[in-house]
Amino acid sequence: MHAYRSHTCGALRKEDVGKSVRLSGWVHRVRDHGGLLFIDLRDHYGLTQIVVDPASPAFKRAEKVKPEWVIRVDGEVVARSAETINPNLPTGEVEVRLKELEILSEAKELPLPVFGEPDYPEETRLKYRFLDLRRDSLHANIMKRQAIIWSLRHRMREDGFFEFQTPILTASSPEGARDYLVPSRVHPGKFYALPQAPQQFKQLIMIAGFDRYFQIAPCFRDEDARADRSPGEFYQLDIEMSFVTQDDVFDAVEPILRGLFEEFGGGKKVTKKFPRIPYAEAMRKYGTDKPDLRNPIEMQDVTEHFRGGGFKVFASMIEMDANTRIWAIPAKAGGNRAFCDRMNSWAQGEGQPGLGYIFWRYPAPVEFAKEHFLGSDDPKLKEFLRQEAAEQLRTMKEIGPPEGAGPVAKNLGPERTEAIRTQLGLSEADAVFFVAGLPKEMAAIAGLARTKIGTDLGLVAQDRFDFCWIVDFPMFEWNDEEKKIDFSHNPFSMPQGGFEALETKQPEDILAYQYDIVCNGVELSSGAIRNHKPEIMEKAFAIAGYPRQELEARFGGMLRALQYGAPPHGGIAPGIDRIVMLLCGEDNLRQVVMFPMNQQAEDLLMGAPSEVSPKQLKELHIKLDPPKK
RNA sequence: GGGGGUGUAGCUCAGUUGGUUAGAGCGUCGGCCUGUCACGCCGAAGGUCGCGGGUUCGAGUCCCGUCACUCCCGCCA
Repeated sequence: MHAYRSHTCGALRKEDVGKSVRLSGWVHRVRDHGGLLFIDLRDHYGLTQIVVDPASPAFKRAEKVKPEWVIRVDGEVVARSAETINPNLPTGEVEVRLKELEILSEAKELPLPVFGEPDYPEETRLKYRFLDLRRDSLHANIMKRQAIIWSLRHRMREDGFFEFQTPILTASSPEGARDYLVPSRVHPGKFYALPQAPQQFKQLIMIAGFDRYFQIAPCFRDEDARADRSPGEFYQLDIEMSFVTQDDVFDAVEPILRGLFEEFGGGKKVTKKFPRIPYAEAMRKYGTDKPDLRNPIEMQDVTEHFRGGGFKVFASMIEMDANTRIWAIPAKAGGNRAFCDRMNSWAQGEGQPGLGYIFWRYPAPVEFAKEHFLGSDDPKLKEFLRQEAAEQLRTMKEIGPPEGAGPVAKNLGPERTEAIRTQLGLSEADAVFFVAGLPKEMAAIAGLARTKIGTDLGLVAQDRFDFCWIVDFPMFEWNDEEKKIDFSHNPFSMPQGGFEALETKQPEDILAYQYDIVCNGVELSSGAIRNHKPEIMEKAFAIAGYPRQELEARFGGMLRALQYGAPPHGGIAPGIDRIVMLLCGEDNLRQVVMFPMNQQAEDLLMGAPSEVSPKQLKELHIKLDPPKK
């Protein structure tokens, strides 16, 4: 017999009854009945119940074992009696009657339990990550992660992509994040940078003629963390293709992501054909360039209804600046004062003066009946009032539309209020909220309000993965801090209209073949058709205020490559960690990364970052000058 | 770099208006228990109330500072 096991802890079934088996694993849980002892033995594959009879020669040793000790057991597989079968375990129809037990490894008292899913402090969990990873949920997440990555590799290969490795020690790339630097021993005073993404390398791979590339690529950025953004390092499914248009990239990526989400999404519906939403439209309708399309709310422009109207705050804003817009956020079933007031104070908490609203209801008698119907405990009275309310409701519907209520409606007057209601298609018990100002400045709060309204009213569907492409990002934007035109995204993107557009259009009107893919409000990825013509690139950089010398200095290698026959090419790079997070239903990256760092970019298990020896520093020609505390 | 929240037993948390010896559940340890699978019952140990200072006859509680964790903004595809 094998030294440690004949079966795994997840293997035994009714068919194995009568076999002599050997299992090894961790003591998951012990239930000591004095005269009878149960040990749940766990390994990667599952859980098997070991029963120990006092008659067993190993009983004395079995009594000593504690959670997370590693043991080897020999015993006989026996069927459980009908009333002791555990239907929650795949091995629940059998158990192993202990004959011999060897303690392979003892465990100290645990700093956090492996059994169950208790709420433990992040710091403890990270310091003892190896214990945390034994826990069911985390173990399952990590296994799902590897299955997802395996599936992605398989799908990419099937679709004719080749996986190539790109350097980790390289030069700074133009993504715009802070670089992680690695000092060079051989070149005193010089540094490598860890890649923020293999952006230039994958373009060079295309120029080198390899046609279709992918890589599960590590990316390094020295920026502060968020719940959905690891500090330091993360992985992308990096993709690049030659001789393609934007549509070709979409056609290649869409089925891969759709298939992946169908495979791992637990039966949730996945968008069949990803809609393409221009950036400007997304901002207008959703107030963000990463809209959660599970939320059905779409904003509308209602500026005209307020122009010269009785609601003076908005009317004068429109008069003072022609670019002012009033956006309406319809809220189905949000038509009561309590909800509207809550939204208003929420907005104030977000630093807004408030959130204007109108809600619609039928006149007083119906409201009176409804309130009492809802509040009454007496079933007879309830029934009477229900009928009464229904009757009045019928009458009112014949009489006309519901009345708008709230301060905005009062000042705006019934006609304009009704026009807004009609435009938005709202009815009794609905509400609308207003955000006013310059689109650029108000988009953020409008987007937040849309999300909050959708969530609070339970309008956001939970059983779907809703994908979309956001397309037509602007090539340039006004950088207010530096008072200059700057690239709004990747400077290597191809401007729509090419060289001619750069010459003739206002920089802020130029769009790029630059796109994002968004799922359930999570930005999974950006991509672009690249600028493969040096003269267009030079022109684009000139517009952003970078002279030729600087372009030469920063991206010389890239520029040189473009001058020797570069194919039109483009690609995308979906974030692996975020994909896994969505598919695991987690809202924190630490639940889907094997060994994550904490928010301060520290690895509490390995103790990174750490000080280094004077010898190491000397070799690297580095003198430290840390800030005084 | 900035803002919010949290900090009491190993863990989750309670702790009244500032007032006697700071509590509960889980976990740990000991005892009892032959069908449990979140076993049950009895008992015990376990506390610098994050840290420092202040107000007060008296501070877990009030004030100031500081640190840690966490979420967010800046930043970052």
